[in-house]
Order: sequence, then structure tokens, then C-alpha cells
Amino acid sequence: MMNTKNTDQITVFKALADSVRLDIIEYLKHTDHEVSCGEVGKALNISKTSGSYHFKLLQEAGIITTRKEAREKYVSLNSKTFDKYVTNFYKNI
Amino acid sequence: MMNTKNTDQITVFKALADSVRLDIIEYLKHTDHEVSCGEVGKALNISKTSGSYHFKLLQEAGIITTRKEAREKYVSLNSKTFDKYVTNFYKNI
DNA sequence: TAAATAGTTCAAAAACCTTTGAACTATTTT
DNA sequence: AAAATAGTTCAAAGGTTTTTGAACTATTTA
Repeated sequence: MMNTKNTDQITVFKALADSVRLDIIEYLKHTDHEVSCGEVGKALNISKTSGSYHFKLLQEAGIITTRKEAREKYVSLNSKTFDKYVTNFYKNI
Repeated sequence: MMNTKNTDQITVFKALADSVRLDIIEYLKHTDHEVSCGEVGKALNISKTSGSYHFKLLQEAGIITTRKEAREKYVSLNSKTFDKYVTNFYKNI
């Protein structure tokens, strides 16, 4: 269980270390329907450029999964990543 | 359980989002005796100035507690912080 | 008392992250 | 076919974080 490089772990914590992204994560956790980037951006007052940047980081960290349908991109939380890198972090280091 | 500002949460994730600090945390988790900043710094090849900076951030995030004895500062992990802000993060947002 | 050791503080430099607006692609609606 | 909508990309600007060396305080050892 001893790490030597931690890069995925750091990518996840970096992705979580920002208020815009935490707001997005909360929004996704509390929503009961499939949501698009646009819906989240409007709800949280994030410009589309900035939203695009933050969704990309969340995706690269494995925190969200995305599905493109026509013009829209639907996003949802990937709970496996929380499990592996957040919830069990302390136990696993 | 709904957050509105998240500042402590972000301070914790920021503190965890760095490889030097993750190395320090691992070192503290795996050690069986009380350790000083100097011991950790030597073991991990961190300059004392840089060490001082990182220990300060970890302390401000509540991730370590410290005890000064004479010249030396002893550090240890504060598992309550992991409990509150890391292990239970996903459940609590 | 002088030298060594443990740590802190400061300012500068370097590296990294976030926001912005403009220009763009692709799809849908009128 | 033109206009509208959803999202991306780019470069520039601004902000934040990290590393560095020098100078510092406080304590201990020779």
C-alpha cells in the first residue's frame, strides 16, 4: 500500500481543491436527473468558457464521466473515484 | 449537510494536493515514533525552508498537530481531520 | 562563550492555475 | 439557408503557490 509517485492521487485532490469545482460536484450529487454542462453552468453562474475548463479537469481526474449527445454534453459523478482516492485515502496510504 | 462556502474543505484538499505534503503525510502515517520536522525533512530530502512552509500549510489545514520542545518541533497526524473532511467527504456533501 | 543545531521569516523568482473574450465547430431551430 | 444554441480552443492577463538563499531567533553542546 506504499505509494512512490502519487500522481493520480494528486490529480484528484487538485481537482477537489477549488470552490467552483466543489460547487459543481455538490450540484451533481444533489440532482435527480441527468444534467448537461450548460444546466450546471447556468445554475451556478459559471461562464461557459470557465465551465468547459473545470469540467475538463474533473473529467481528467476521473471525478465525472461524460456523454455527448448531439450539441450537449451530459455529466455525472463517478463514485468509484471517490471511493478509491478520497473515502479510502487515509486507510490506504 | 449542504455546504455554502466550503473554505475549510478547500484548505484541506489544497493541503493534500501536493506531492511533498503527501510524502510527509505518508511518512507520518508509517512511523512508529514521535518525529521532528528535521527528521522528516532529512528522510524525504526537503530543504528546511521548504519543509517549514509545508508543515505550516499542513498545520493550518488541521492535518497535523505540533508540539514544540526546546529547539525541535514534533509533528503528528490529526486523524480527526481526515475523518471529517476526507473519509466522509462524499457522504457529507 | 563560541559554535552548532532546529526552525522561522522574508523577498524574489519561477512555476502553475484560473478567468476572460474572441474565434471556432457542430448541431438544431426558424 | 440563416440564426440560434452547446460546447471547445486559444492566447493573454491576472492570481496563487512553491522554491530559493540570506538573515534571523532560540536552544544546546563543546
